[in-house]
Amino acid sequence: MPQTPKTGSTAASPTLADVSKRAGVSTATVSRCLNSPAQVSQATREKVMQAVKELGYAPNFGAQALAAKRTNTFGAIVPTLENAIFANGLQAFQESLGKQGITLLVASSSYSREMEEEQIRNLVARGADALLLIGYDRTADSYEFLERRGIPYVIAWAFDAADARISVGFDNQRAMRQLADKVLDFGHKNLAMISAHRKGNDRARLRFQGVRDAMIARGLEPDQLAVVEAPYSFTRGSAAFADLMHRVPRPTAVICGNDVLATGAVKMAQEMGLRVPEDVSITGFDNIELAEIVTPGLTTVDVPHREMGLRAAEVLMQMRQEDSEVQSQELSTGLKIRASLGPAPKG
Amino acid sequence: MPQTPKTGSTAASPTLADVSKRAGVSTATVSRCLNSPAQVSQATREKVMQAVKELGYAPNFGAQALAAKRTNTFGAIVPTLENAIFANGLQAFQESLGKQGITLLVASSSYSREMEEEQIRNLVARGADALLLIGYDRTADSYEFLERRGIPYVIAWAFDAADARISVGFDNQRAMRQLADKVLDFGHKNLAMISAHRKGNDRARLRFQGVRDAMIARGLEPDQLAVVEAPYSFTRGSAAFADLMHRVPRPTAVICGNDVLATGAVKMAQEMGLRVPEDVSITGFDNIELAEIVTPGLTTVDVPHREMGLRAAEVLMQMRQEDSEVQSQELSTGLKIRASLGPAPKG
DNA sequence: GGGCTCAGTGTAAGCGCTTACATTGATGTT
DNA sequence: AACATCAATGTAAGCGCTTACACTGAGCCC
Repeated sequence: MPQTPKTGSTAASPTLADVSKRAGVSTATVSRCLNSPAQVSQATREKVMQAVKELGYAPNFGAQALAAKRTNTFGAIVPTLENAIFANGLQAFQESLGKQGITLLVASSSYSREMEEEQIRNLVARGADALLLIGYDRTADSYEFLERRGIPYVIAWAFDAADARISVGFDNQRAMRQLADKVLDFGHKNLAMISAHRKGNDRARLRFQGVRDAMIARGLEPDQLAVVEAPYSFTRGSAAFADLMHRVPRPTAVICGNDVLATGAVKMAQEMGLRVPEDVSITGFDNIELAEIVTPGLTTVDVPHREMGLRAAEVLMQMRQEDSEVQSQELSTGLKIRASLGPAPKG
Repeated sequence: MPQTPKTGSTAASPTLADVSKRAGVSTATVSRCLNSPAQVSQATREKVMQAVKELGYAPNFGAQALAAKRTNTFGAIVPTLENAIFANGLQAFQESLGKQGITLLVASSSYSREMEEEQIRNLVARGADALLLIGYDRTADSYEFLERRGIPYVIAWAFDAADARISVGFDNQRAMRQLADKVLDFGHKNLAMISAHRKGNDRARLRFQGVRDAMIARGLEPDQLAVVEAPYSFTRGSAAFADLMHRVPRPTAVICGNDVLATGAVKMAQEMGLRVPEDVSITGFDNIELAEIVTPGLTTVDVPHREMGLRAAEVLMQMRQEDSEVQSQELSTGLKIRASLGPAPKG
């Protein structure tokens, strides 16, 4: 494509060669100046830096990656960026990487396995040295691709001791089981659940299972759990809640797959003239800021988002370093009891 | 770095050459297969695609960008990703680009001009063909860098008819002026404002000025406006509100720079035992989902986030196409009146 | 049948960078 | 004074891809 003649330093982007010419040194020296300044004499370094400044030089990332075969870039693919579920964890992840001079590229899969696979390829093509992924469920091709490429990855927001893949997360089933136990402690018998789509989402499946576990332990028939699946959005949470409230018998407690759904449910309850928790209890999952903002405050599962992000960063950096024996890490969750959960109404 | 001997297709990443070898054609043909399939015969195409599949080949983005001198990647740098202020606009922006086969890279500047400058360089180095930026305030170096590189960029979330730079946004000052007028209509005399830091943030400065404009028009002394600056966060909004409520005379209406601050303020009001709006009115800016979720609902400025994102994408693609005369676009804002604004208390 | 066109393919020159290896000239050692 | 040493720099070979240009041969026209 030589139709645009080399116009030297007046051209769009100055290159290493432009800098080296201006500074009167070789391109190698300029490169060393930028990457390992210690190898270059004080005097030369100053000349070069001067030229860099004058030209407004910035290295071409693609070329750099191509030549050096590493990018100091990690990638993260989360199901959604629209709500705060992953925001805090990602933030911590990024901060931690930033300290090590690593840039984070974030992509979203919209809860689609195909799109996630595409994004994985995309980030890897862009040079991601390592990846953060959410949950275990993804296409076999995705895993195969990563293995073949030898790209280190860590699975977050989920933990399965039986799985060999490295993860930093928590046991979704047990966490939800604890919450459901608490709900049952309040005397509720008619439970309902608003879940994310369980197909292709292991966290959603496990949380659902956690509720069933709790019911079974109390001698309740788990198939009586009324379930509506809804994408994780405020409005869909509202719609699902309305649906559930028309069931007979009407549930007295609605367990939601996350705080966003639960918030939608709370709002709909208000619109329907139902008091929370006097008429119906509602719980969430994640304990994001929203859970505190909504009125009444949401009883929810407290997930250590920041710690998860931090640990994931550590693990990934270790994995990249050497073939040191990296271990999966299980984090524990807690319960955050707020006003949205109350005793089952009499009758 | 030839210490790792070429191991052929067993190696980490198959290259174009590996594919071409396997398919028995030249690398040029493979490249054409992938980028302009029409130029290649049916039979060859099938052979090549087969090889691509078998090898799990994925092109190296850096090399591609280097050779083709374009990336089909746009960049966006927003002040924050932690709350939903920019999420919807960005989402629309991304969707629109996606339809044209353009990938979006998003970075956050944490409301710091220096960091924004760094991110601009970062995204450009990564090959961004065009950039979306928020507001006008940035370092001279940032603008100079972009001009020198000839990178098209559009400024969103702000609009200044007097500025030659292309923007797609709204008049922050006028929008806030309208809201403040409405507040004054309710009989409030003692106004307070929780603003973002105005230094380095033109939107914040203009919104502040908008409130003053409204006061001046009613013959109020604008310097009596009590102002607290706070980063855009829920908790900082709460703290700022508490501060303001201890001023004498106590403000009867608190105008917040955005919905996140306003939500924090509402929560603090509840904690302090103040009724909203009976004891104190609170307003927001942006009309994000949060404004509807909080109780009472937030009276706020309705910003056409999605349209802004869509239009910005259009404009940027036009700018990239040719030197067609692209025009800045001013969008209009509205007012969303909800329960958080009420008449000034008597006395 | 000679000459033309043109679709399909190959050849090879970079794109901007890093880095192994070669070269240079001080400096120190004996 | 001869030589080893070493810090500082230069030379040049790629990294994986795109694409201008060259080439080939099948199909067509007169």
